[in-house]
Amino acid sequence: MPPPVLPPKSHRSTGRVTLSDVARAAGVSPSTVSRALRGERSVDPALIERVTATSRLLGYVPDPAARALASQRSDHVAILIPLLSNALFVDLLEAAQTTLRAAGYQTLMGVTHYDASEEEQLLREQLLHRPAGLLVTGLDHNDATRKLMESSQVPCVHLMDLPSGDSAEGPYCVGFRQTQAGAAMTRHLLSKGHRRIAFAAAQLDPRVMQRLYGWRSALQEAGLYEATLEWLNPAPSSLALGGVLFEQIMRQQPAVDAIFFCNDDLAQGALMAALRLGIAVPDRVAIAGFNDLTGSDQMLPSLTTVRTPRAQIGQAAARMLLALMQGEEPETARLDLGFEIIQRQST
Amino acid sequence: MPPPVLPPKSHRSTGRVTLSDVARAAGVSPSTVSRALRGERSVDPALIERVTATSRLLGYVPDPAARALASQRSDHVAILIPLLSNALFVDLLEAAQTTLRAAGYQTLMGVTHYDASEEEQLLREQLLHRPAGLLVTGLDHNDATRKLMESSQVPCVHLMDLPSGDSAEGPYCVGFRQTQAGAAMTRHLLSKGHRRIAFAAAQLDPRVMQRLYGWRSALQEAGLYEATLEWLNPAPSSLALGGVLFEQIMRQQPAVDAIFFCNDDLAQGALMAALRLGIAVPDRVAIAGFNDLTGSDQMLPSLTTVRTPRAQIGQAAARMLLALMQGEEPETARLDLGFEIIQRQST
DNA sequence: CTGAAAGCGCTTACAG
DNA sequence: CTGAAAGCGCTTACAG
Repeated sequence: MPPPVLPPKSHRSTGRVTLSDVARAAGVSPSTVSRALRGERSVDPALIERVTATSRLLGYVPDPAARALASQRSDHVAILIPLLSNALFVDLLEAAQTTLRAAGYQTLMGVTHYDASEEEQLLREQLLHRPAGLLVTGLDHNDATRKLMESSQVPCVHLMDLPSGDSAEGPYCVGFRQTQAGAAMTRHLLSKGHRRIAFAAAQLDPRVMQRLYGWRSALQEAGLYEATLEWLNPAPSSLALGGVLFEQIMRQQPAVDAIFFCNDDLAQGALMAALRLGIAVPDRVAIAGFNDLTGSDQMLPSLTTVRTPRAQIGQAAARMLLALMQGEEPETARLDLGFEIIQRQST
Repeated sequence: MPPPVLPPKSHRSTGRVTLSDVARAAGVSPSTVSRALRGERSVDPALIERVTATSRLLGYVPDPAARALASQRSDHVAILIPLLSNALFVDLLEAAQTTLRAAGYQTLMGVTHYDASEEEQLLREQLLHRPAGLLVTGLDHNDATRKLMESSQVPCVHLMDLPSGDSAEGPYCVGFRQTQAGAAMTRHLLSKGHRRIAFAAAQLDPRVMQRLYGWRSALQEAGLYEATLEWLNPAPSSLALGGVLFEQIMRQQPAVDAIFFCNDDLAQGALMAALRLGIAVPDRVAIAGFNDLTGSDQMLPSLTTVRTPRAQIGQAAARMLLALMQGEEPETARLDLGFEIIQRQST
């Protein structure tokens, strides 16, 4: 005969240990168990201890669905990223998810493909799950998306970007100043003696455009800006495209002495193309990238780039969101995590 | 005055359009609406139509939490992958998620880091959400994990691998025969005239080991196997490690005339190292990889590799799971999607 | 084929 | 500080 167990349940019982089981065993009401376990103040410390012990003893685990239904708030956090094929966003995702999971939240990922209406649709679907929080990439969204975020009342933190100008106002966000990063790398190239510095970009999402503006202003400052130095291609970023852009630039603007690519995959592709074409880097032309992705340090020559703190961004954004979900105000509403110029052999 | 709306709700009302609202408006009972909307047979076709129309009119969307609580089955599918830093698994994830989302399921991702106990812990957490289905990488799991999967009764499909031997038995899975792929590439190298073919591997997860076995058996078949040709390193796979392994092999086994790396990132790193060291590929030594990852076609020389159908695997596995979640038996329980040798310049 | 009723396992005003 | 009761929005035996 098996040992006596909990009282018999109804015909629809699931066999799960429920909050009521804990209440009965601890000799208190379900309400009290609920409050004690969620750490609501205004519960007798002695009771908290008893309830906690009993719950642990019985192996009680709250049912997320029941909790979500009753409280109108799930333990999901939705995260929207543009692409999974860019390691940048994967790093962001992993860091955020690790932090959120440690706090008991499940991550619901949505991939927008840089498409505003896909983003809107994704957000709509995710809001049905009444997420406890929202993590979205960038500050650029269409009106419908913005309204959805607003009216849902769900705490939201924006990733990768910061509002321009005064940061006293604006939405919660953690990132770095893309424009400054673009300008900083450009000035770095200038300091190495380069004078005809092209900017080559793909995808042309808002953050890429900000890097472009940074490059422009740095060149204008130096009196070296020319429109013919801009190579903008809306196609998705890739190694292959980087090679193509490199060949185009070398053929059509042979006077260029440095190329600043908006992303490392483009720059890596350019480096491979240079090898193929027998063009010396950095002697004939210098090459710089952005993000410091995997492999950039292994290239020949190794790639000079801007290291961006994406793992830190993911983690910090998750922490900020955690605070907001607790009803607290985060220490900083606009968190700038900066960037770093990594000087290697290609410049 | 605003137009008259739905009847007043209780003080805890959420403002949501509920199934009862639809029932009232359509003049049927909530049970009927529930059945009609879920496409249960044994509902009058006329009613189905009326209910559907009403529900659309009111903009009714079922509440996932309520549904999960009542039915003991959520609309989540949990997927366990080893790493997010390997593009292979990201491709798998994206393909599966796209397919599942189209069918109305949310994907809950867990990253195991090739750690059996982390996998177990992750699975435990996910099962609390009563997922409708499970997607797990590989066939190797610890006992606790296996038991959890078993006792949870949740439909489960395994990714990337197939049971060895007769496939009449075994768990649901979609993948390809890693051993055969390892052997096929080795035979390909033999056919190109290489005689001292090293196998260099990292991570050493079960699928890598199978490729190793394939390589071994092909060399043994040809009477060319030697234990000194094996270079196994348990560290995580990376470009940098590929370079290191390449240098080691070249120094310690100068007679080697080809190296088969278990993954493209290692092979890419080796290619870069060869460039750096001035070692001619493939003339001095041929290099082959596995998976055909991003950039392999852009290397100099371009990398010969095994193309693996990971996007197809993700999609097919999701489809198989969809069938299982519907209570149907999939057409094939063990789906072999094969692989393809991609001959490029490095061999 | 359809409906009334109970139930899923929590949270939360409302009293005390 | 604690409890009884109602409620969240569905599904599902059980009758008919």
